[in-house]
Amino acid sequence: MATIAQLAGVTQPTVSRAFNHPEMLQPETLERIMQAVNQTGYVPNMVARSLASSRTRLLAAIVPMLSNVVYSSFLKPFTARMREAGYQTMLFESGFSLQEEERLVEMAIARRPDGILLTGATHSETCRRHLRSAAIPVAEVWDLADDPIDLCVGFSHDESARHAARYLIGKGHCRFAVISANDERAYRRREAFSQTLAAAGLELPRRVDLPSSASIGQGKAAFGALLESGFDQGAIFCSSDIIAHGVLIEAARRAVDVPGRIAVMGFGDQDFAAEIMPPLTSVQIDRQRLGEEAARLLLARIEGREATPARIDIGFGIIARDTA
Amino acid sequence: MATIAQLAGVTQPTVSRAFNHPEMLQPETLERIMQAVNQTGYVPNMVARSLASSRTRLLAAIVPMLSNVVYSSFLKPFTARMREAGYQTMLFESGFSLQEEERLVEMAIARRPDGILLTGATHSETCRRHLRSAAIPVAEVWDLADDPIDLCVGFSHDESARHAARYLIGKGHCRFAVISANDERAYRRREAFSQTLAAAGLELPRRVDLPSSASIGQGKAAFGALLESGFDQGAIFCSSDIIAHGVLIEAARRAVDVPGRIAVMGFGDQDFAAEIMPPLTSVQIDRQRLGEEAARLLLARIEGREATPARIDIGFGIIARDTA
DNA sequence: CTGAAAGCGCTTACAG
DNA sequence: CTGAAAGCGCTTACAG
Repeated sequence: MATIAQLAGVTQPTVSRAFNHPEMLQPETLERIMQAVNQTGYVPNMVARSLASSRTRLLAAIVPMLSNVVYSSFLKPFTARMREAGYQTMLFESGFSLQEEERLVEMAIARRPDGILLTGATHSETCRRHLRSAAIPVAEVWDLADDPIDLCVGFSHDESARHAARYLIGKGHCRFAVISANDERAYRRREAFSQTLAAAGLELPRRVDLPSSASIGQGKAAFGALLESGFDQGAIFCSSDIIAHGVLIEAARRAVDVPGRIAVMGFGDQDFAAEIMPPLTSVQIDRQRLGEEAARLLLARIEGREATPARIDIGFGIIARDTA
Repeated sequence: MATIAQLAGVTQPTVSRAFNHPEMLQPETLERIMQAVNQTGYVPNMVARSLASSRTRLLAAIVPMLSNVVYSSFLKPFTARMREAGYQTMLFESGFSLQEEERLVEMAIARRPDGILLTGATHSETCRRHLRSAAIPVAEVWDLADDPIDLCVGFSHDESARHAARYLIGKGHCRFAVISANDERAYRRREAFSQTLAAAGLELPRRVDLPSSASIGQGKAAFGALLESGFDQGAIFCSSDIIAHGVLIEAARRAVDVPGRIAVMGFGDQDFAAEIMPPLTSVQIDRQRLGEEAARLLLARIEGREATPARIDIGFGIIARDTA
């Protein structure tokens, strides 16, 4: 910036103004400065700018898994909105671990982001404390916190599972199974699903817990295990579309009639759910809207405007297709 | 840091040393400082640290699409390695646009990352100029640059397509089609594929160009269009496994025998390729290794060690399964 | 409209 | 082993 100043025959603060408050400068001064900038290919140093202004125009977003479309699809509209507003988003992956999340939050805070997006409403106590003492705007998404740290945009996992249970009961099923990936929210859905069955006087569902995050292979294996344990008729509620996809592939291989003998329901309504054969019935979340609302609220908070409502329930839907 | 210094009864530079060179301090001084840090929950300011040391411990990685597993799966080992070494990676998505990449590189440079990872070997002239004048270590991955900016870890797209063509010719096919997503590297593979057919005295392949990035729906539609245009027998080389998956679903729906009448080959060998029915034959790239090598080279360059070889060909393999 | 001055929160030689 | 001083590259009141 000092070099540019010399080239343009002004002082360094004037160059700074050319970038941040061009309207303050005389047109010809601005012109000379811009010429020097183009000539040298100078790019302002955001590190220095951040330190001086105590605004980094940086955001941190932490999701369980970057490669899972369920998360990346709300991140996409979120980062897009934020970028339009001049903010860059740092992406982090917690691998469904609260401990890892805690470490990432600490690393993120060290960079002094202007805002933080967190997936889920469950965080370690240390994490919450760090966040509070850093006094950075926070948006929790993909769940509905009872006691939000700050902003919150999500849906009720319990409620979605209850709806799924009622939907499947309504289809006349009386035997059920739940296949869950290793994810706290999936477990909560399983519990709510079970309670709804119990309330209807039905048998509790068979449970298959997957050791890690979901894959087609795990879905196949889980379905195989269910069949072999005698579950040869009923409805299976899967904690993700990927798992459901595996179930469907294995069912086809074993010539099990879907939905005649076995009904299958996914979760997330990913793109492929509508495309595979048979098309998968699934719980749909408006991830686009989730990302947009989170961006809107966080931006309002960051820029000192009113962020209302501070807690948004975006709901869910059950997309009935051929498998249940 | 000044607060911590007061609490511990030392000067601020001593607190700085406690973080960066603890071995320089007297154990009891260190102890007092650490107590103050824990008491207050103080997290050092990386912005100030970066400015003062002119090292940000920040990396920028630009990929075409974050939600595409093909890219996120080399990003994962890359970011993991880098994190172990104390570097955080900022992730950006260029949407297969060189213009967008150019803008992202400029934004990235403003943050003064210690290194940059770029997907592909094709970049705008402005982008290359920016990178050169910023003098930041750069790793280009997922392709083999003839004229690398700096470091390079990838494979030959041309060579992979030639192998695919020879493989399919070897299976006795004499009619071919290529379905390509809107991606420069996919087009290059298509050209190399065509040339190999021509060299073997075979008819050029039918071409189906998809308007955007790949989806199952697009694969289905492309296969429908091929059939209707009279392509009812032969081998189809798809530019991604996703597209191939769509082709397989549509083929099953139309009761087209695979691989008897139509052989299908994917690209990328994603997880689901082995799991779907029939299992998909595909071109496999060792993305894990790609990410690791990129991290290794970039780290060496950043830390002033020798980064050799500066250009690594990780090759590819053809995974023969049931569809071709 | 532009300049001179102070300051953002650290690191890093340089003394002692 | 620790302190005093300068500096990293900007922004932002404050003057003029």
